[in-house]
Amino acid sequence: MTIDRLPDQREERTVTTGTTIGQLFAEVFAGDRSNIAARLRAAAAEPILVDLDRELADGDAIEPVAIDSEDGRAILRHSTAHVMAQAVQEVFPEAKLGIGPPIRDGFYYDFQVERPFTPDDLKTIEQRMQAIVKQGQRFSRRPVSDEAARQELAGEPFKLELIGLKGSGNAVSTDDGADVEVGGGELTIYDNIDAKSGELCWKDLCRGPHLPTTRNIPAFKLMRSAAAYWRGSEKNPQLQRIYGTAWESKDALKAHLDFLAEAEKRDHRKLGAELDLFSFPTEIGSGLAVFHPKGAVIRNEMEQYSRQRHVESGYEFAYTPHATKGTLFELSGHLDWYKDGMYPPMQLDDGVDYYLKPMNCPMHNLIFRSRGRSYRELPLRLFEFGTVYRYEKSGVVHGLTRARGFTQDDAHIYCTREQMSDELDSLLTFVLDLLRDYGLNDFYLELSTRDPEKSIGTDEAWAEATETLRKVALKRGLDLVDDPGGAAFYGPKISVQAKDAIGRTWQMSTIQLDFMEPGLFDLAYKGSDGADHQPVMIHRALFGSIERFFAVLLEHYAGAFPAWLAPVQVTAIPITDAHVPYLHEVAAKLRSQGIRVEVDASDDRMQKKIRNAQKAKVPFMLIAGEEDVTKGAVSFRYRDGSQNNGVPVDEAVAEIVEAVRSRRND
RNA sequence: GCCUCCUUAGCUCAGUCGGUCAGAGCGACGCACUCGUAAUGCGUAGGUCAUCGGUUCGAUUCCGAUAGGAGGCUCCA
Repeated sequence: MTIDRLPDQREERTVTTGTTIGQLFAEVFAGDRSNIAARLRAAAAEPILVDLDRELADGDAIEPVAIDSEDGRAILRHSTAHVMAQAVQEVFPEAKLGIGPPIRDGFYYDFQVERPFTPDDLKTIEQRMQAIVKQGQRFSRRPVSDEAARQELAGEPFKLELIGLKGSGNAVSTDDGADVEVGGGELTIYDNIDAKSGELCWKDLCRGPHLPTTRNIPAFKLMRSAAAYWRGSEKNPQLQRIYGTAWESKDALKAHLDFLAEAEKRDHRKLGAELDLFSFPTEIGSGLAVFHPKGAVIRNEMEQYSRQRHVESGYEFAYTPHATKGTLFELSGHLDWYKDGMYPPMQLDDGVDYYLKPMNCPMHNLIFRSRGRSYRELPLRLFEFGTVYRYEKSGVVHGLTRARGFTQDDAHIYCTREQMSDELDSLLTFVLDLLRDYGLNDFYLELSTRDPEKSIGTDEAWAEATETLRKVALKRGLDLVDDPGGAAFYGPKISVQAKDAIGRTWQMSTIQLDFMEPGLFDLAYKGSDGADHQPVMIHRALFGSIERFFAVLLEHYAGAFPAWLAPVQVTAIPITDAHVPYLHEVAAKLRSQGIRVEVDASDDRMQKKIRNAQKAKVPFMLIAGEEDVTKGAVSFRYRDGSQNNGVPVDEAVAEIVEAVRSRRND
């Protein structure tokens, strides 16, 4: 006898012993096959996801899990990973199984094979998967003892290792995906059983749950193969990983593939070359960018506006060198903690080590302590576009978002403990407002806390700093996500994550609270009591790095920057050569208002000029022919293709100037 | 750093199973055209096929190393 509750209209039902969840759902949701699993709450236990063929017990409360819900998709993807593994082992019988969890937008499965998979292999595997899906193999759950599992999986060394991990009583770490295979509780094996013959086709150690049958997989695609370390450690052997994606419908799959295509079109590395904004000359070295004039215009506008806002908000500016003696980074602790991430030293002046700076804060600390400080000066806010160099490993360098040399819009705020909360609060407001000014509107916050292995300072100091940040973050009313162990060695941080135009999130600003470095540097200010006190330090980068923020904006706007940032704001296009002088006059008026305008006097036909300006994503085209000249007017073509013809020149100038000055981000 | 793949004209890419195969489009430049909202026509120039080394009678093509790039893994103060 069993009770069943449904989400909106909680409904109690009595069923006969032995009834499965699937049977009950078939009755309740007649005709609706979209529920592929259930969330089950047995008496007083945490709810768990279970298979539909689970038999109901007295007192169970269940809730359907739809295939297009977050949990439903994860189950779908996990089951698809199984189908892939089965296909791989059918095509490559010697392949040994690693793990195969669902991930964001898809799944993967790791295999140990003689040679890496080729794109042709993926096609073969995909075809084999189609056959398995068609065959309608049933996923059947079977609890096993550790010993039985060991015997059954004697030929799968990696699975045996997972059983060992679980059997030894160690909690299996969740970040390597292994818990998908072996959960905290009993071991289970999933058998894949042929729908017609009842024959066992394949099996895998797995905690489940799974779809009822492979037929429930509506749409999937294998994406790519790559190497991955076993259990995520570079000390372990590398396995071959195949990534795939699976969706609740063909349309959903297509939407996802379209999204990936859109993201590729927006790739800042591609747009940067197409729009002539920046490049990475191999002669300079990996991860070191040069900005071309058009990119420099954008960057300069970004910086100028930031400077202006910082001045308005009480910051003072500093400049510091790019290189320093190693002793400074010994004092700051960087050489202890981050030596591997720094460029190796150069030896000067009889063997003194000099380093390129990976961070600006030690330099700012020296400015703070260059003379005695009074409590009256606090909060002291030092700001710098500080260029830093970090030795990123060759495999991780990635366009402007992961470079070896980049410029932080870095500020260090020195204040008293009493000022700390208010300062953080107004700082967060400042940060979010400024990000909005650049056109980002959708945020959430992340709180990165201490990694005991990689940090200095007392528990009390960390606790206070962390709680202070948490309170400030919560006040904001934005979502706050925990990032345990993600902090720098000297203090916890809040990071602002922003969503771009196509819904991707980017880590933008970071705000770190630091009780440690002021001590290392013996920073002090004279209090109103006449005694020395140690200031608190707030580290904060708003763009993160200018290069990276540039890349984010480039992808966010897909290269079509708002008028105030656009490298060329206006392209003037004559109908014939005869109208060029007239447009030069119009251009001069615009230029006198600070507008970046070009007159296209080339040999191309007018249509071609429009095409060129359109491809360069210029916000305003001003076209003039005989009709316009006689009326003292120009004709607009806007970036979206719309027109406004015969606009008097002064009105046109005013319209453009207003659009630029107002920094409208449309 | 590790794994797989890639590198042919400024850009995007064809091509050579080792022997007149170094090609196209765009771009640049020249000439003609003077045109009302996304490509006018014709012509010219550009590459020791990433670099270095090896195999071979002969290498852009095969092998190795190096550099740079892509996708992952690890890392990301």
